Amino acid sequence: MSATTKDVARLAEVSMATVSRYVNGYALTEQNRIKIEHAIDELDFRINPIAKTLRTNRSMTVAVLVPSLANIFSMTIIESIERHLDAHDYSIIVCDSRNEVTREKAKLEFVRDKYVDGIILMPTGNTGGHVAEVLGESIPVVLVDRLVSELVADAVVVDNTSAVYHAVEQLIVQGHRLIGIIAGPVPLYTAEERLEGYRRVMQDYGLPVEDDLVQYGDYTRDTGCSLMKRFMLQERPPTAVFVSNYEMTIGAIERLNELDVAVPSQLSVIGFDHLDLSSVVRPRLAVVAQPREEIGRKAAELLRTRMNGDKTGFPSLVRLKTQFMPGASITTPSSR
Amino acid sequence: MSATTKDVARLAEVSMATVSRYVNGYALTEQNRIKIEHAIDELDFRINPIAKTLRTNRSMTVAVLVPSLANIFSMTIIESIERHLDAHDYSIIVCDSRNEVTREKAKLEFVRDKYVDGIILMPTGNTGGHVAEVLGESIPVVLVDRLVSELVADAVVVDNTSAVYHAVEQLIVQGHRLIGIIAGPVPLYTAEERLEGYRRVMQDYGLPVEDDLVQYGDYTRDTGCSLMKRFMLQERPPTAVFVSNYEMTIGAIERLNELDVAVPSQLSVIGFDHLDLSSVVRPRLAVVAQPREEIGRKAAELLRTRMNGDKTGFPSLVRLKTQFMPGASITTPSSR
DNA sequence: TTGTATGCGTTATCAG
DNA sequence: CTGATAACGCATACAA
Repeated sequence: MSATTKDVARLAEVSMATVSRYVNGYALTEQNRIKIEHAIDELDFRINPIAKTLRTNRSMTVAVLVPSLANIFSMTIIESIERHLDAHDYSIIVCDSRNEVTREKAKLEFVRDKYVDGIILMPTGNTGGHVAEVLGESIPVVLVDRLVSELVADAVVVDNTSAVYHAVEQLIVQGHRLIGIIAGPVPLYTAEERLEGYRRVMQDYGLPVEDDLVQYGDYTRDTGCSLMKRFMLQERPPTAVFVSNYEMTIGAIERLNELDVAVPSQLSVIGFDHLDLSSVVRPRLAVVAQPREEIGRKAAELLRTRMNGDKTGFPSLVRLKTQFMPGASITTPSSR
Repeated sequence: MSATTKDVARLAEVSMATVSRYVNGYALTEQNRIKIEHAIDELDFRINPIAKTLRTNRSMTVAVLVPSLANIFSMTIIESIERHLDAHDYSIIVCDSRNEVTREKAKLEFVRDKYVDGIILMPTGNTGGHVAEVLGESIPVVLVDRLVSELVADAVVVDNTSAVYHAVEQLIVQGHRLIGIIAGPVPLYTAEERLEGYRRVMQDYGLPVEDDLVQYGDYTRDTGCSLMKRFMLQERPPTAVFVSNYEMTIGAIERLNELDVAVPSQLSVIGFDHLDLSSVVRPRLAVVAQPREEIGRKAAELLRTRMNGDKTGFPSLVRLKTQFMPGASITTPSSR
């Protein structure tokens, strides 16, 4: 089909080894260089990456493994990773673990067998024993978004706790005392951290956290929907609610619309992550915004240093700052 | 590092060829089968896909190439493709052409050199000469979302024209006569088809399409924003607007919120594609919904038949039906 | 600097 | 049904 090293060698009247050296940037005589360049041009020769990988155990590709593809948070990060790595001649292969640890493990085996040079993993569970089990020490891994137990690895996460602390604090200083949270599926890392931020700020301001005020969802739109409804049906509903991820924010807003709850006069709301959304919702939704591009970039950079053999400061934990984006979905609580 | 066929052969006291036959499902004596199974288990042997690919020219992977990753439309389709293909033991490698034909071509070369068995391509431009140029007849390609000139290939698209026809028809029967459209970047395939639907229904109902009523955007949020503003600033603004893709719909809504335009009393609006959005916007936005899962599934199925060597009906064009989702963003025009 | 020869892990061919 | 061996395309140790 396509021309091989041997073909080029024959046409250029040199050995395969010389062609290989040319391709890999070693020095050779002007004369040979020219002959080889001509032959390569003539035959439209391109190196066969599969053969090269088999021989060298390197593939110049990295795998990105996420719990779900159809998710704007994952995808923005993936795009950012791709952009950065592409600039350094790495290609990426994207995998979806569909929120199943079993599948995550299978995908890890798959990419390991494909000789990927590195892996960026957004873990699906809160444990990571299987990662080391599959990979050993052979392939560098960088975690994004969440940390997991039973695995020491480099990671890039955000300041979930303080993000939520400051967001909820906005509500408190406006005078809210009954502040609800639609929390995530504890003990998931981000869920736990975000809930912790809520608990801390409530405690610091001397506000009691009754059980009613903490509703546990599973980061899906459906639970955002149903839990917001549950809040509104309480005999004494909160005057403000913080929702701790994007999908649940969508569900919560949807339900508020259906129930004709007036935001913010009847209920103040803060959502999580995703700016598109906040400008489309009326009134503009206040949200905690995550630095998605930066997460991807930092993860890619960190992985690249590891792939270059630089183990400085391992395991390094990069914690990025979120940003609170004010909106008209917050006001002082209505006097009751 | 990891055990090879040779290791298994040695431990099982058979030849490498026999091990290979076992792995590939050929018949062999019960005795050998058992010995090999034991050895494989003992050594934790897994086939090396790279070596296998080099030898067989097949990789059991397909490439999915899209103009942009961070885009919920692309991603849902990709997820659907992955799901379907994964069930048939194919893996997918996802690539991003970043809306550049040059990059699209480079990525095609990349995956071709990786011996992918098939490609699902959402083209970035409206021409596809480079595709055949890169791939020749060697690798089956299925187009999704758009058709391109200079390339005969299987494709899965939606009924853009009739989708828009019926959507705009809803506005007409409600009594609107001044109906604007925020169109896409003609001559892009979907942009052209959608605009055509608008033109036809206007014509069929005897409504004049003045230049003012057709604004051309480039499928980005920004143009949705600015073009909606332009509509509202016209001395005689339309009483209804159809927006022809998701990103521009976001921008349009955003601007309407800023301008405090009352929907639907002051302006009726129909958006495109994306159900999350419609339920979050208030009042609920009427939209044209695309069958994203089905697009992915059909594309995967079609590609699979081609990869199995079945060329029946080539090139086959699958055209899927969109669905009009009613919403409260439409009403009769205010009398003026 | 260059060429020769070997091996990466697999499958295919061809005798047996 | 099984075994020995060549070949896929490339990189590298070694000798020249």
